[in-house]
Amino acid sequence: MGIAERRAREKDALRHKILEAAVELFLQNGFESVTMRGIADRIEYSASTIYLYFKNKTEIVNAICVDTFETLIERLEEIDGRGLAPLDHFLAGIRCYVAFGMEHPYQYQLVFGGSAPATCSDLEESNLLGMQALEHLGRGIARCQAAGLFRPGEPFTDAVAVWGQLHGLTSILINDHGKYKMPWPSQETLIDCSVDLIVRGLRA
Amino acid sequence: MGIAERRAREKDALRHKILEAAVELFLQNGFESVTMRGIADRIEYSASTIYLYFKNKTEIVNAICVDTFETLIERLEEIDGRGLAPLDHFLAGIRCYVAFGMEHPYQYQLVFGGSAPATCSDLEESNLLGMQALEHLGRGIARCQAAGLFRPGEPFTDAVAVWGQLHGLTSILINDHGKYKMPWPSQETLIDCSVDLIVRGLRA
Amino acid sequence: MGIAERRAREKDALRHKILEAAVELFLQNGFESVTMRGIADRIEYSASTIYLYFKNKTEIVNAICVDTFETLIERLEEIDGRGLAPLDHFLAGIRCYVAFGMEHPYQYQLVFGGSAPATCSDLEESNLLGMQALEHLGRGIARCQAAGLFRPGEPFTDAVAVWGQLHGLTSILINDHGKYKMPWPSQETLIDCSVDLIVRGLRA
Amino acid sequence: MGIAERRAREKDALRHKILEAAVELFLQNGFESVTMRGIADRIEYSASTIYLYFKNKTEIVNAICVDTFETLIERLEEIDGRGLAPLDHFLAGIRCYVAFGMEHPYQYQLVFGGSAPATCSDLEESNLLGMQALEHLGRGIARCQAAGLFRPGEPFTDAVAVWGQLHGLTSILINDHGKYKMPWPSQETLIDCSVDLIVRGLRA
DNA sequence: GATGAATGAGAATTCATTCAT
DNA sequence: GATGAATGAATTCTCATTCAT
Repeated sequence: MGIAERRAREKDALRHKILEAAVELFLQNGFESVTMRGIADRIEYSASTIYLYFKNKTEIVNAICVDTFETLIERLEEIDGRGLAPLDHFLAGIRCYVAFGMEHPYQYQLVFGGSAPATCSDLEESNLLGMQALEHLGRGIARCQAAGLFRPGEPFTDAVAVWGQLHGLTSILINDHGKYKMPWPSQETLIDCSVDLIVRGLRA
Repeated sequence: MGIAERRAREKDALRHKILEAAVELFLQNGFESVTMRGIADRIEYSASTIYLYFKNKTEIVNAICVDTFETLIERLEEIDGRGLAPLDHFLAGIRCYVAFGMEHPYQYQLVFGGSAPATCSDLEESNLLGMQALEHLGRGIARCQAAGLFRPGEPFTDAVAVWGQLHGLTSILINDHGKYKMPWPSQETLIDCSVDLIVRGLRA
Repeated sequence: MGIAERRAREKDALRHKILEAAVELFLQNGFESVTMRGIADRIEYSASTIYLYFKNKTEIVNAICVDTFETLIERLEEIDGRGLAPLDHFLAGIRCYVAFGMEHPYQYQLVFGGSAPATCSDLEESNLLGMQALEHLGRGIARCQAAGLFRPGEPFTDAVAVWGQLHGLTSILINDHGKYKMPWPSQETLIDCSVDLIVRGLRA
Repeated sequence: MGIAERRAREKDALRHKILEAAVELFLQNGFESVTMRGIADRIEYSASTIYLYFKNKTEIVNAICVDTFETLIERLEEIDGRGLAPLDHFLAGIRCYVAFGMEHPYQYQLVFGGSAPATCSDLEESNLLGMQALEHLGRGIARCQAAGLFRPGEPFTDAVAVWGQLHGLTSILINDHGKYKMPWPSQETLIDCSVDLIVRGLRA
């Protein structure tokens, strides 16, 4: 039993190493550089070994996204459980979303940035998870509307619009356009300013 | 001279045909399907011919982006020339930006969406053009602030934040997440709602 | 002893299961689909287990053929034991041969059809068994000659010629060229006609 | 013009070299050893070059068979043109068929021997050509029947039966079972004996 | 006795790019 | 100026086989 357990743990560990390696490759050189051999080299296993853990390159990409988005959903649910007041709850949610995007830029772009090539687009499952996050946003807005804090309106439309704003912000933060030698605002300044604009926009 | 001129014109024409073909391939099947052979087939020239006009695949990608963003700058300058009132001028600018993104989704994503592979990322030049658009936005905001229409603040930071919002909106519109069986707002509804949120957010 | 015997029986049983699984794979999808993994899956053992019973893929292929051809020899000997008149004995033999080919088309082709790849061609042993069948044929012809039923001649040469005729017939039956939209004769018609031609050809 | 012609000739020459190399590989080591790289090595070109001449491995296999069977048809038609008497015509045809099989054993087995794996079986076209040869045989038999030389009967059924006999003979000759240390008849003896048996079988 | 994990060799195929003509 | 021919490097994926447990 101990043996079986250890084996299962080891197997899981390698699975994770593969996914991590894939993510790192993406971050370093973009999607194209995520090759089976590249991953294999990085984890110092043979390329064939990867096929014992994932049927496909597609399956790897998919697993990365699903794994990650499940984390996002969990975090948002954790926020739900804190019993916050409507506005605080809304704010916590959007900050969580942005933070998540910054922590997982590869997965984020893969699912929402449209950078996944057609051949690897079994992304429906992870996209659905992303949609759950969006619904979470909608519920938060509805609560604030009910509390008279936000202007009335169709909450889902607002949610999509706000999601767009967050998405844009996240993209900017990820791509760090500061590298283009502009007097770029710091990440914190930018986040604070954006969140402020979003809330002011929605306010009653 | 007449001959030389005609030659130069012809040369330029083919250059443009190459770029157009590449863009069409982008639009049809995503970045991966843009191959030298594919472009060549489309314009009914040989693949080698393309190398007489562009040193690299990278150079083609670059040229596409630069060409397109020059168009954006031109349009924004055309708006400048209309002599609009500050708020109208600002609104015209952001709507122009979003429309541009929707018209040129691939160039847009290539430059701003982070979907350009490492091998094709001499994108600095086009990125700088994108920054010009951003500065244009900053000037528009500053004018509205000066007119007392927008809340005071560092206009460039606001510009970046708004740019993010526009960027997110554009990405959503481009990727058309409506396909995921949600009661998705129409493009018009979403644009109107987003523009409204942006202006309310900035308002004095 | 009882235990050892049971073990031996079990070991033999698995050996047979492996061979059967391999044959079934042959029959389903042709030679290429016979992979160690495929066999393993079919018998619900691990691939490594097969190596406890056979050194090689080659050995499996070989064993299949030897096993099968031993069956052919047995059947021919059974016919010998029936005490038939010379001509009936000859006829029973050739019909048995054709029936055998149709029952075991892949083993047949593997050994006689030249479809065995170089890597799996330790087929000498099974080929020798095939030769035994041929000798059987020669003896049958000799008997008919001795009885004045067949024209005189070197019986072994005749045997090879007849064997060729049977082989061709069998190949046609196996490959079922009827699929090529011709008004193809039925299997029975074809067999009867061929046997008739063979006997008429040999007749005194 | 001279240049274009020479180029065309050179192109054709390489195409033929590719096909020849493929045939030689088959003959040496069986179908499995016919790999793109194997062919490439043999002709001392790069593997990619082959793809300039053939889209697929399948296309190569197909081309080999079609090319060869066209030759068979041509030869049979040449025999038709000789104005031979019915029996001589029939005999010339079957000897031509056997000779052809011996000259092109690879193609022969590929099309009629069932040794082509499922993945390379766009062989319909060449099979149809094979069927033309069969029809030729049928017409020859019908002529001999009409001349009262052969026993009456459905000529196409006889043709298939005879084709089977020829096919078996050819296979034996190709595979040269003499290697199995038997007192094997010489090729000539075997052919003569078989042709004799065939004719005696059909005779009125 | 049985097996899961791992691998190396090798398969087909694609593509950007070069160069002689 | 244009191109056909050629290629090397890379990619995904499969499979027989080994070995520690």
